[in-house]
Amino acid sequence: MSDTQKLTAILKAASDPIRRELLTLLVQHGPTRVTDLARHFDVSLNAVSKHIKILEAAGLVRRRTEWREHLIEADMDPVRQIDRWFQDLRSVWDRRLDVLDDVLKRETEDE
Amino acid sequence: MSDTQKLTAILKAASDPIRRELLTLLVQHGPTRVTDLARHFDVSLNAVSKHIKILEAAGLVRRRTEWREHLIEADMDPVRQIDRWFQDLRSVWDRRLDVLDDVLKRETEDE
DNA sequence: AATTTAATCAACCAAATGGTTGACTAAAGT
DNA sequence: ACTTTAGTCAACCATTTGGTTGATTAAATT
Repeated sequence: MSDTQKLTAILKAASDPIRRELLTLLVQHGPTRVTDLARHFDVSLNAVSKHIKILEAAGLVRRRTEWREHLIEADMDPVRQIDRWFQDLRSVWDRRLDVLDDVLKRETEDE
Repeated sequence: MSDTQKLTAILKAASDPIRRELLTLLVQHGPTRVTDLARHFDVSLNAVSKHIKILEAAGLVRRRTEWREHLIEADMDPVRQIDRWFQDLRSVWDRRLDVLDDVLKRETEDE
């Protein structure tokens, strides 16, 4: 999977309120069973199970299966990739503002 | 619109590769016309126009309309909101790791 | 005067998304 | 032995998404 695809998967996974809440619960309480996670939402267990699979596919969450109990835990590593993308974007943006500053300064000096 | 809804809109907007590429083009080249943006993609002008409206609704882009020419420019402010959410998440995560460290240290001391 | 250009709007379409219920497997509790 | 518990899988459904084409408005070019 390309970096672009990975980033797309991460951002899409993070763009759903329930999935963000799941991540918050996981970083707060550590590894948690699917059923215990589902308790916090008013959708079915099945729906939560699906959300978790999406988070898992994006790498935001890992699963430790002990027989019928699945312990889910957050993985913050992919978040760094998001950070990097937005930081890059902003740094290009800032550089452009600097260039604009230079242009304006030079124009002022020319007067 | 609630903060959660805003964040959802921003992340959803950023989760599409074409829209991310549009943002990159805009921070690199500054305000650009819709047609000139569309040139970079192999989808129709209409499709690009729709993408821009989604970015606009999320506040990631602003529009200056001069008669029939629409100048689109990036707005980096909402990006800060994304950053903040992920940073918060990670800081909670890091704090939990610290607590875990403490627990382990105390257990070691008890031996 | 005729045509090209810039962009949106509207209608339509296929695929993806987020939800549901019901069936299933196998462990654990009574 | 029976029932509850944990979780997934499969099928289904409504809505959203991302794309298309065609029509429209009014400016700019020839």
